[in-house]
Amino acid sequence: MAERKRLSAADWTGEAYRALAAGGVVAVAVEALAGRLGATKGSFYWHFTGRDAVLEAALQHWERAETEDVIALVESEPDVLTRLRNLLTIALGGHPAYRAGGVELALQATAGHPLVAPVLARVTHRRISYLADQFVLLGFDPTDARQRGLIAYTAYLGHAQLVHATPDSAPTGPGLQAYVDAVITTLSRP
Amino acid sequence: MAERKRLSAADWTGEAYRALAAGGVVAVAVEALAGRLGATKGSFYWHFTGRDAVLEAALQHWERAETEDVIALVESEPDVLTRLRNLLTIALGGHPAYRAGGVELALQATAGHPLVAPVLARVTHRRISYLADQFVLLGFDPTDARQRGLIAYTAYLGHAQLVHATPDSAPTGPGLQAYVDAVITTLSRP
DNA sequence: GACAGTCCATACGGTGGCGTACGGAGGTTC
DNA sequence: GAACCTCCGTACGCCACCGTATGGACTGTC
Repeated sequence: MAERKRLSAADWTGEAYRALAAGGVVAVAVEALAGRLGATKGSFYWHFTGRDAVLEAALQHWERAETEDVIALVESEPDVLTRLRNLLTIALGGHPAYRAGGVELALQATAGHPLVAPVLARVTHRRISYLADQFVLLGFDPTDARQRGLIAYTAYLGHAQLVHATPDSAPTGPGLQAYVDAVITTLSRP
Repeated sequence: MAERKRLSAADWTGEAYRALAAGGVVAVAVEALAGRLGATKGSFYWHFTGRDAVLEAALQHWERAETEDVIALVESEPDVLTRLRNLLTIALGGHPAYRAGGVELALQATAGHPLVAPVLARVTHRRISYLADQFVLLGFDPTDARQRGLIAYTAYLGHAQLVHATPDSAPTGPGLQAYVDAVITTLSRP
């Protein structure tokens, strides 16, 4: 962390991404990032034009890593129901790759920010659409499928919020799996 | 708003509360509040010892107004199922008194803040406990009741987040009532 | 080993928010 | 109406953060 090595733009973006998840937009501060990376602003302003640039890069990284990459990951599973179960299990924290929904929660306080709003809107629409597609594949008509996709997504958002704000209130381990099962069986029932 | 009248501590607390819901903890800035109230910092520092004081007051106001007051409101309804329906309808935005969950969402980015964390924990535990109590009254055993209370609460949180971040994605009007019905009938079914 | 290009530290000016000091306006009491 | 208390505006110092300017260290090339 304080290796005194040369830094790349990706290093700064990665640190900004962590700051974004931890403290939201306001935590993406140039000098704070420099301190964590063991560097100074001189390095930062060589790689980026300004604070907004690294903020935008971090937001784009989030959009790709926690939406498209996850969808691509679960798409390898052919069975729709199993795919949904895998998706929810990953999203709700079963996969230790990254904390469930840390970024979108940190973004809530600044949802109207000119750089945040469009990304948030794209991510939300994409996720709900993908969920609705799965329910269409399960045989529900488009309107019903969208309604069920919506409920599934709010269940994800709510659980993520609970985990983030008060971890001791949220179900873990077997309780979490039961939660996932309850959501899936409920939503796949006609 | 620019009436040039004398201000009370409650005026500052109310403005801080609105700022809290709109932009989170960072939005509770003394000079910003003063600007909205048509006053200056000189007034503020007569009523409060500092920024933390008004922030704490706003958090306490939220804790009371959006938890205990709402519980007291729905407690007048004797039938448990109707009471749950009323509660969810109010909580999900049917009641125009205040935006659904605006504050807790704005608090997410600073959930670890020393003044925020304890309030957030108390509110979460109180709400989940109350929901679980209702399911106990419906005849479920305590463990099952808590699980259902948890799901109901995550549905609330998720919906609130959706409304706040991307309003065009969330159900409104009849779609909202259908959403409430779906959640309640699902959770009250053995 | 000189040279050019890449990357970064230091130093500085500008801005915005916090908190304090102090004086004055407006109402109250006798 | 004079003293007094309540409330608030103005002015100031302080700190955190942004962005710029500039010189230098490091690396590869011939």
